[in-house]
Amino acid sequence: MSVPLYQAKAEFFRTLGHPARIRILELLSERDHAVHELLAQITIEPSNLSQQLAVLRRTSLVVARREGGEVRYSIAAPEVRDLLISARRILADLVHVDEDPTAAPSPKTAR
Amino acid sequence: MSVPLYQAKAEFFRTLGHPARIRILELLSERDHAVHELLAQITIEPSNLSQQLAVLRRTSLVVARREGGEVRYSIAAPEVRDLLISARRILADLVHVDEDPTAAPSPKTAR
DNA sequence: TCAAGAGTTGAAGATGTTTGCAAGTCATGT
DNA sequence: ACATGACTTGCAAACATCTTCAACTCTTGA
Repeated sequence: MSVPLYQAKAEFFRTLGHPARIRILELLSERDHAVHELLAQITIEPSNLSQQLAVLRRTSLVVARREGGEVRYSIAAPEVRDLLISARRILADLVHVDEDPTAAPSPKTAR
Repeated sequence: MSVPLYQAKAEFFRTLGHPARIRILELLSERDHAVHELLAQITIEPSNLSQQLAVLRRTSLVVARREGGEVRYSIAAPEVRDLLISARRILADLVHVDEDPTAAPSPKTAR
């Protein structure tokens, strides 16, 4: 009764689909961080950060360990780093042209 | 460019975070498809498929062109293929061991 | 011109996700 | 034992996404 592969993939990508979670993963892909260190880099409430860390933990993208008074997080699978790099490449390519004044007058389909 | 990079990344991943969209991208990464061909492969209402295609179009992951009576879609950036492959690798690794202790270990996921 | 097939769009209810507050746990220092 | 700093959790309001229906556009064939 395993989930179809394409659905597992979708879930996986959805997990990456949050600015704070992306930042966390990028910081962690440089080196391990304690929560208060992440907090110093990311503008977010502590409880919110904790929720996002919980999401990443649940999906096994990161692992946490208590070290004395603090909790340190690390990337669980090194491949995640590759994926973030892949994404960077695609984005550089797909450069979101936010606004093109010469573009045809299409209705504003803001998301 | 007005959007922080990590936010653009999050948006990008969120776009991939839907089962139908993943299937569309996988089918398109094999070859171009007309909408009715996609419809034959994916179990989804025509209008829903159209909505998902619109999402992929908006984010420039696919492009559409009318060809007589049908509309054909193709992958916009070839790198998307690489990304899907990266994801496949990670998933094979991270085999989601949700919280089902009775689950079979390392099931083979068909697609 | 009309009918039919192929797609798209708008709208709205159902579903999910995000955020921040209040309250709680844990470990260390006094 | 108590206070404090470092985190986590439960929860509800705010917000976003998904799905479907009905209505609409385009193109081809009769």
